[in-house]
Amino acid sequence: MSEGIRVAVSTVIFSLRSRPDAPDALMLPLVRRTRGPFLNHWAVPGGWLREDEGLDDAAARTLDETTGLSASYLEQLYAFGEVDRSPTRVVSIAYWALLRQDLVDAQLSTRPAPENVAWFDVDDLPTLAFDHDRIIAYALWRLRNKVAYSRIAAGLLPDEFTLSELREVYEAVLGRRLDPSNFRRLIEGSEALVPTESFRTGKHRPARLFRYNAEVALAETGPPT
Amino acid sequence: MSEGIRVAVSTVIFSLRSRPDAPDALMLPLVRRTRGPFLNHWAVPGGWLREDEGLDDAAARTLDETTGLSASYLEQLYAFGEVDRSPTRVVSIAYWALLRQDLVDAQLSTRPAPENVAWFDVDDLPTLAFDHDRIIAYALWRLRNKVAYSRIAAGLLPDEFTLSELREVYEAVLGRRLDPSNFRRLIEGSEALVPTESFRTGKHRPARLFRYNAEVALAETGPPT
DNA sequence: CCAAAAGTGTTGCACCTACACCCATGT
DNA sequence: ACATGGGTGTAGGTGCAACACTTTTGG
Repeated sequence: MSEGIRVAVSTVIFSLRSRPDAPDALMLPLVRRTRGPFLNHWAVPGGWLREDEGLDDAAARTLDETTGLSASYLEQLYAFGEVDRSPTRVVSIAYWALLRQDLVDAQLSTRPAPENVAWFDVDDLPTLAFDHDRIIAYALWRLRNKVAYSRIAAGLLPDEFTLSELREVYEAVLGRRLDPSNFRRLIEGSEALVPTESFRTGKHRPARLFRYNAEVALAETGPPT
Repeated sequence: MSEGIRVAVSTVIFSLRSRPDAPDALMLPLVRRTRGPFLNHWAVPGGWLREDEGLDDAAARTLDETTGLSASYLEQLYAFGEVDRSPTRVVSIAYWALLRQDLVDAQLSTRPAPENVAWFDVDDLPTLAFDHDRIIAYALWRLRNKVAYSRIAAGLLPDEFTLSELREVYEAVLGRRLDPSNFRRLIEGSEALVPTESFRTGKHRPARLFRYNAEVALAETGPPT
């Protein structure tokens, strides 16, 4: 029987940080543990699954509890359930999520992150509690894979954005430069974006703004639905 | 808290059935429920997670309990945890597995399947308990995807096999015919198989036997490991 | 006018598909 | 000999990477 087994949900939350004089960096929020095993270590946000909520709901709830926001993309990652991954028996259902950069920035400027929450660059993480390093590594691997063959990346950007901005997201996620012209064709051919009539005016030639096409977003990964 | 939540593991087990005068069919074993909700309905093999075993172990154990065999491939599929998927609160960690056709045949001829276990063609399934139809649909989708971009299919065959036999597995899984010559190049280029010096002699020109290359099998899906 | 980003066009390569063709064996 | 599956060769198509090129803005 499984009476002594508890179910937790953890969510690896990705967003972008603007850096002066450097390309945007992929970052994620961690929570400093205030109790129990691994006291004061950093951990992936999460919590116990409640009896009256589904797994997806629990992921969305804990995401909201740590960031005050709801995700533009949320997907189950993996169930971690080795016997020794925690001193007590815990099965953790891991999720990963994308938060829009503008919403995170807005949230942080009005209401700064709680004392025990901090954002870290994915390339510069602290020592983590439990097996959370594995969870993050896997989430990062899935994100990079998914970016390569779907149009997920727009989940990190505001409603409207230029192709350059989107390309920079891809570059931040994948960790390498992409050819602007080929990137344009790739995206335009995919029908994941719809062009608007607005332009972003800045230092140089104005760039057309695009909008994410919600229709296409769904049918990308197959079941479960 | 999650005291009233129980954790189960279910495994969608795939193998092949030889049919007279027809290509092999993809099939899976189901268990007739002897109790509780959905009494007498067919269900995916599984059981409660024990306190002293990991998720993978539980999947392997229940697989052995229903078939008497161990899998040539076993992978976690998804955690199903909607509140209303069962009358009591159950989170099911679903797995999917491949069994070698020759081992299943041998097992069935020496010790026939238990009373409450039966094998079904994936295209001709009975009404299922709980949300097990969704679980099977997802497992099938994953299998087909994985077959398309990895060399997993050899997990359904004996140690040594001809390229035709392997191609017929692909055809059974994908549900369409493949060009023999292109299939040969695809496989030979992938280095997933190593040629042996043996030949299968039969009605026609002898065909070289191949063996699965265990080296390559691992690094295909990335984390977790 | 110049720098720099927006956006277009072109070419070459890698890979996949379809299909023609030869090879080896059992009957 | 011939039917059948084993196995090789090749031409066309598609898609992507690389990169030359034109356009449009701010300074």
